[in-house]
Amino acid sequence: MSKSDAKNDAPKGDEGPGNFIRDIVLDDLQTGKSYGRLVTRFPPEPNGYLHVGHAKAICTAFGLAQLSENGKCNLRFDDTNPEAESTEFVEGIMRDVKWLGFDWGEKAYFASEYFDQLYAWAVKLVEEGLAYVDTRSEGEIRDTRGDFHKPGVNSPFRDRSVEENLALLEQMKNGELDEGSAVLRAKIDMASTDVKLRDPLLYRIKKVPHHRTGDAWNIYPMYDWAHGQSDAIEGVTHSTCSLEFVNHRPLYNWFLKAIGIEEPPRQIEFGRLNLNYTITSKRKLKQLVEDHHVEGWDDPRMPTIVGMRRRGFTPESIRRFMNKIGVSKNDGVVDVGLLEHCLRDHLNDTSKRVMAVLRPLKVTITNYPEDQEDSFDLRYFPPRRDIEVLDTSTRAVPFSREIWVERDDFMKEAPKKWWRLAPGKEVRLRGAALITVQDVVEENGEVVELRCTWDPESRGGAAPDGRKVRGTIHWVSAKHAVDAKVRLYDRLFDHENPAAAENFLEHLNPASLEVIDNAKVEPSLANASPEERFQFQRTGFFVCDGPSKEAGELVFNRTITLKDAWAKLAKK
RNA sequence: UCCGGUGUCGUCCAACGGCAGGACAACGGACUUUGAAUCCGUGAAUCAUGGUUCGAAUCCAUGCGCCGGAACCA
Repeated sequence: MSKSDAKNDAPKGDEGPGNFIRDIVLDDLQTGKSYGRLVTRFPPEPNGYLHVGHAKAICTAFGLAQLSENGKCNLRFDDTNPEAESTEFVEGIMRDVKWLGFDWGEKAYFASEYFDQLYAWAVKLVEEGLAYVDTRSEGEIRDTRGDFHKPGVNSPFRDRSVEENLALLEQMKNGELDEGSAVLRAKIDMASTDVKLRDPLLYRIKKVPHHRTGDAWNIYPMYDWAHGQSDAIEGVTHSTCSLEFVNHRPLYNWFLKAIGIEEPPRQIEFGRLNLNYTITSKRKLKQLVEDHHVEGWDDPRMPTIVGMRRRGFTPESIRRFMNKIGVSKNDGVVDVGLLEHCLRDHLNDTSKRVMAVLRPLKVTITNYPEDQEDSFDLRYFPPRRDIEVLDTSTRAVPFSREIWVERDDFMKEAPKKWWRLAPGKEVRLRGAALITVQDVVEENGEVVELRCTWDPESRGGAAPDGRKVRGTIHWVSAKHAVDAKVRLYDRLFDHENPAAAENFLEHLNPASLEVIDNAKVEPSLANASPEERFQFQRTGFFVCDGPSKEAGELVFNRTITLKDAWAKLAKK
């Protein structure tokens, strides 16, 4: 885990897609507009789990910091609302950011560490007549804010004396006032066309313990009052956030100016990540978990970082994806197919090839002696023309008279262009032998066994006379097979834009999970380690489920299928 | 209806007054002991209307569409 993890995963080949913030930063660096340093930050609120949308924010902020030799990106928890926040989430977020491959240096920052400074600045604003305590109810304040067409009305307390304001603020802080009875507001302009500038709130009373400051505070700063100042305290130069904060920028700048920050950070907004077939609303994700539509935050179907991790995603593939989609101010929807492409691409480069039969069908090789066994040393990685240094490691795969093959690889009546098992057809058992189907054994109309003969001259799978055998299938020796449970995952939603529906739950994909209890996998897989990734040849990429393995159970989660040209052909 | 943001292949991102290009997806072919990967190829877009200009995706004007904004949330 280090900075270098995330350094060399820019898209292969060309310069990659656009990133307007990178252009701004590069320009600022050259023209000296960033005060001779480069500091960014990722500022999550510790009130939930990180998801793929946050991954874009993380890659963006940490990626920008890498633009300069001395650049750095802080991890700062925006913990200004103790009600929903907890150290559990702090730890989870740290684990996720680290897993994604980013390093935030010696320490993580917390907005709560700046509460004293923030308070001192608030006192200063009051003293300068730029803030006042409003002692009306939440409803009254809201009702006098006006709307998009009507200006707001000044609070009757707007012109309290400095002394009175100071005294009231002190009382708020000391817990002498009830929740909801008073707030501190900036004195800006109740008639502004920008509603955000109509005397925004700085502090509200909340007599709630904070997960880091305990009972020290009875008032907590609002987002706008805390964020820019936290950036300033940390010397942040470029403060990136999503488009919904564009409206906050004037306020962000107003506060920094009001308290006299000399090297103010610059807020830059970009379009957040939207993915089709995916939900990234914290509220909805929470609902999925709480209503048990999934098995938890780390359910492999969840777009959370922990979920993706358990699904078998690699951090590299996620970073490459973020590098490919670019950064702009368009509020677009990226095709989840691109994410899947990046996943397959990286897994293809890094996963060991092994054999596993998901839906076993027995094959007996009638002319193979009962007491005989063979063992083939098969490579973990296929030869590739496009890779110079190839891993040539192998493992032994046992072979015997009875083997398991994939039920889907046999058809009683073969359609055109079917190259797999069918009565009378010859296929190759990958790395082992050529076999021909002689008899099909059925029980109650169900095929239960294939009786085949093999060509003893074809050991290893090569055709002795050079005859063309088009079909190659995977297999596992029955005698040596290891039982495993396999979970086949698919997209959680079967609708492009589940969030648009009246009720997004209607679009849950009923086939998002299929559990196979009796898969037959090759013996080498018994030693798979937690989170180890494989390609089950011809079926897809799988990951050894960590929690199950640690509990002594062998379970593989399907990360993603292989592309399937036959399925496409068959549809026509 | 007010303020702000944004409109380029199906999707994402380029082109910054000078031949609209890349990636994913799609389609066709080659190769193949994974119907994978790899390789080659094809189709596919400037929101609309007017203006400026030798020349406009780019500049100007008007219109239209989409997104965000009136939390004691972030």
